[in-house]
Amino acid sequence: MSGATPRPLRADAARNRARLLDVATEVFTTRGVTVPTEEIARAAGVGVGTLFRHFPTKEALLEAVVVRRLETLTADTARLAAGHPPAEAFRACFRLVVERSAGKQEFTRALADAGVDVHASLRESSDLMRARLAGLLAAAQRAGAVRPDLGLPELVALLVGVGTAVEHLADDPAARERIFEVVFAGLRPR
Amino acid sequence: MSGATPRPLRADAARNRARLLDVATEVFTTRGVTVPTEEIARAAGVGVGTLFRHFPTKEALLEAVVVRRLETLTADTARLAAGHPPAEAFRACFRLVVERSAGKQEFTRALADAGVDVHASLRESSDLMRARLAGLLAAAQRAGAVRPDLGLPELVALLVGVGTAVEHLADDPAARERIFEVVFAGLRPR
DNA sequence: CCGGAATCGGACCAGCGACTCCGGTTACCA
DNA sequence: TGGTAACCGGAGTCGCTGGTCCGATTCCGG
Repeated sequence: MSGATPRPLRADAARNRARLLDVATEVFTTRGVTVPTEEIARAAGVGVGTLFRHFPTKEALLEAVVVRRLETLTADTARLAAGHPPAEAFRACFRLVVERSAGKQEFTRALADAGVDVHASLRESSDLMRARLAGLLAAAQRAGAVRPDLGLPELVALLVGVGTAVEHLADDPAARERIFEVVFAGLRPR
Repeated sequence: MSGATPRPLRADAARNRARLLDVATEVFTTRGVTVPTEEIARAAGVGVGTLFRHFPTKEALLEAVVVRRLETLTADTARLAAGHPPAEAFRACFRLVVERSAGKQEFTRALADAGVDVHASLRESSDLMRARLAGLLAAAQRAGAVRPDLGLPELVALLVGVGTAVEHLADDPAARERIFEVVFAGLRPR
């Protein structure tokens, strides 16, 4: 591992890179990963050449977007969990993850389809997030708030599943709330 | 609405059409909807010309596959529901739908992306299925097996969500079972 | 203020996948 | 059994998208 970037990146280059990441995040999440690369470049106010210099391939761009979102989510989860009793922390983080993961499945799926080894390029961020979730789950179980036979894989699957369920009820907050109620009720020890 | 096909379709044509539908169902569900059309034709043992004569566009093929799967599912649901008490019928059908809907979201999403008005081409089959589900839900609620404040949209969203959740646990039947337990427990009236 | 190197940007290239076309073949009907 | 209309098949067309290249431009140290 060579350390940080050997060269601190020129001012305009850094600006463009950041802008590209922002725009890509926005466009990919709202319109899907199939949107042409050129459109992202245009939306960011740069040429495709610039885009491809910063991210040598479209998958690299996707990957960068996913990693950043994951890191933000991990940090926010930690912040949210701190200073709450285990049961509350668990539920609050569950909600946060679900809300943030809108459209994320499509990302990882696209990455996997492209032959990128997701477990290699995202392992670091992903493992950190999973560790956080494992901690939250264990604490909630110790506190008697969640049935003890539930493992981390099931929790992750539930998060993903509830995410897509909620996506289908985007315009009905009351219905979304009922989904959460059902799942939280089902998660309590019997 | 003109009635049935004005001409009964030649023997080989009918055979090819059926074979195409079967192969397309298989390939699309196992390898995704992005698989080239030509490959489906080859797998079915026909040329692309034949494929495109039967289904004038790739979306038409997708649509036909989805409609057929939906119709089968609806029929099987009805059969399964008959002769069971409401609570059991509800759960059994829930499981059935979840199991069968593996990879179906991708279909409808692809259709929607292609600009096809899903609510126009699939309305008939879709409405029938929704009606069945509504009946099952209402019966289960009357029997006191499901919390009464749950609507059909929430049920559909849950079905889709549990479907994707279960997909992530494809190789761990015990974990899948736990997901079902959680959701069923959460669905009971408090 | 200036030189030079890094960056920008869009015209260009290549591969792929959906769809068409038409000569050869095959199934139905009298 | 023969005629004909429908069907088969795959080579070719067209548009689109990811990715490259190089002249023009812009930033930064001295």
